[in-house]
Amino acid sequence: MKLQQLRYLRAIARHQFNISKASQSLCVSQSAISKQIQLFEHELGLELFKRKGKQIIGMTTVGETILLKAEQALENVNDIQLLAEDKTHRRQSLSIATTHTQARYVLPNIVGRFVKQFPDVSLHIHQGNPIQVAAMLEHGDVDIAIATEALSDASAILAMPCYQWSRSVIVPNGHALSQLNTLSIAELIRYPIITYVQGFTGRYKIDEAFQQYDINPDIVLTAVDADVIKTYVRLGLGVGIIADMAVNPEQDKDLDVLSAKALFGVSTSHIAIKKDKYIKSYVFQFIELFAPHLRLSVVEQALLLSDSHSLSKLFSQFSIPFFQREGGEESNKV
Amino acid sequence: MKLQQLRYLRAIARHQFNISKASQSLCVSQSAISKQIQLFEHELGLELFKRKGKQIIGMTTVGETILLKAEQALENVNDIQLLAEDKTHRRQSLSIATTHTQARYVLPNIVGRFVKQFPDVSLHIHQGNPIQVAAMLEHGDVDIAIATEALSDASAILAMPCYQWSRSVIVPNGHALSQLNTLSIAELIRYPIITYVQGFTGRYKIDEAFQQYDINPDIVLTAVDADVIKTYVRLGLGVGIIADMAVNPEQDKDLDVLSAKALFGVSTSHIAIKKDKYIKSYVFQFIELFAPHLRLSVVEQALLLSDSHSLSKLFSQFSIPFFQREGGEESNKV
DNA sequence: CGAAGTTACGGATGCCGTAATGATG
DNA sequence: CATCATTACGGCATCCGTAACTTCG
Repeated sequence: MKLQQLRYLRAIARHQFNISKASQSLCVSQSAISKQIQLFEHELGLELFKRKGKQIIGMTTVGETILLKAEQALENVNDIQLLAEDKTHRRQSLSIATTHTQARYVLPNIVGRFVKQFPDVSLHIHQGNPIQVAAMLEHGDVDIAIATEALSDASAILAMPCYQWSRSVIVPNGHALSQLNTLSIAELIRYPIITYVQGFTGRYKIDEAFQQYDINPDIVLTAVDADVIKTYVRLGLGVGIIADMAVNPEQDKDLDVLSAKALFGVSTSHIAIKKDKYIKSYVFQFIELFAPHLRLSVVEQALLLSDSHSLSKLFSQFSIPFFQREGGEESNKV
Repeated sequence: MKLQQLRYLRAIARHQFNISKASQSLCVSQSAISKQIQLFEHELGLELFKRKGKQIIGMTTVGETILLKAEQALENVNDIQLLAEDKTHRRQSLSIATTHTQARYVLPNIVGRFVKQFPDVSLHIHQGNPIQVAAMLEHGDVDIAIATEALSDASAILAMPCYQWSRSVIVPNGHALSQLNTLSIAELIRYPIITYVQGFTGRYKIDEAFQQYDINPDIVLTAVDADVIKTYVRLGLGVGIIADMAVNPEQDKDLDVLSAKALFGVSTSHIAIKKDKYIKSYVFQFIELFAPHLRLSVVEQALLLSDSHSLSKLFSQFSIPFFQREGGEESNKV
């Protein structure tokens, strides 16, 4: 049995049982994988894959079990490499999986400070929807995941609250809504609404608020991207509901910004790591930079706790800070 | 990185950092190991072993961490092989680590029934002192460990109670002690005592009983082996205290056997498996054969529990049976 | 000087890639 | 006929063993 064979097995499973795709992802020929899998199956004396002629259509039950063990073994092996790279300071890299909102409005400031502090660490930001972000973390493809939506209920993932935020309603300057003393749901729904796509940036909180009053708002347009929302608000297509973080006082002078905290409540964004993966030293540094209350000692404590109950107890000791923009110029750098 | 390199690393650590010993245990040349370790260290870019000139005298701290990960990886790999062998019914083997008392007096009957039921499974009984038995199980060298003493407090080990037993005092026929109505500690210590070596076969229970009365018995001889004890009792050197299981009514007709249950209480023997190791199907069968109350479903339940509290709660549902000899002829077969 | 580890070299094995061949829809 | 898996073959890397060398107690 070779580690390569385990890697090939995993790659095939991760590419819809398509050897060609798997071979491309590993930069080897199809034949190499095909042959090694055959050798592996022969050595074990059993079939790992269900075949229909020459086509692979799935895994056998033993195959599934063996895949699980193989993934664990590869994870341990990967940990050894990460550990060595961390200790020797070679090939230092930090991979972050996150959603658009974080990448565009929250991370720039943090990332700017991080690269100044760790100039030798190469940074990789993988953007995706919340489900993809969670998957990237679970697969061990990234060191850190940052998102507002549930990152994962898997016990192998540790998600920690890093900041709270609320929403703002944005309208063109001088819009009727700007004249009101207090914004209400009743007033809001008199206009077409532009906001996030479902599943993104706490959209469900907005839906909940409307449902509570049994109101069916006229949502004319949705986007994953606050910039897109702003653009259509500027065109007068409707009023926008976006996350606080996405409001840029300097660039958005042509828009009136009304806090909608009272209407939609607050959301909490989380930063998550994979518990059983080796955690590089500067991952802890990044976390502390991002959320100062998540000091090394706190994260280490959290890593030892397994049940969600004692975890939330741990974090309830801290007041999770609200998001706040730090210096307009800084935030657009990098 | 190669699996071999991890195996070599582990072997060196398990042989007091002696490459020559490690190479012998793996049936390869010293140079093979020496070179692979060097290549591995070079690939990682750090030293795994502390050296003094050419002598290896220990591991570095990173080395320790990497060894841990390597052992986990190898365990997963080993599981894959075990699983395949189990499913394909090739190279079926069951390794049991146990102490002398179990191997000599308890196991023969069980083993006899097991080999009848699984004629294709080759059986290996590794005998050792309780500490060695626990180590063999923790290293994954054996599938099952059976002993009375604490097998391990490690959470990776699941120890289950299988039967209870008490002690008997043995004396030559017609000895003064046989004439008594009830045996007491006070009567007992009037004679020299022959019993087990410390750390074996519940010896500590005997010591406890004497200490309770603040008595210093005259223990003239200790052995790991009840047969040895019997021999010296026959020679008239003293009275013997041995485990119930070791009494053979047929062969021991020249000895009078007096129950000492009231004096020394009862002990419970345990059967243990390594939780995260792959458990072959016939391991479950063996366990049930050995302790009928430990049915497959019970063991599976126990495997899911992590804390000792809920475990003891689970087992408190069953009345752990007392040991009883089953057919004198049977027990000496095999 | 003996025990233990490292270095040197030759042989065998094994892994991969290219290219041809065989299935499948 | 296009896609995908398997088979065939040659080149290159690598892993091992024997044996000589080095270092420490």
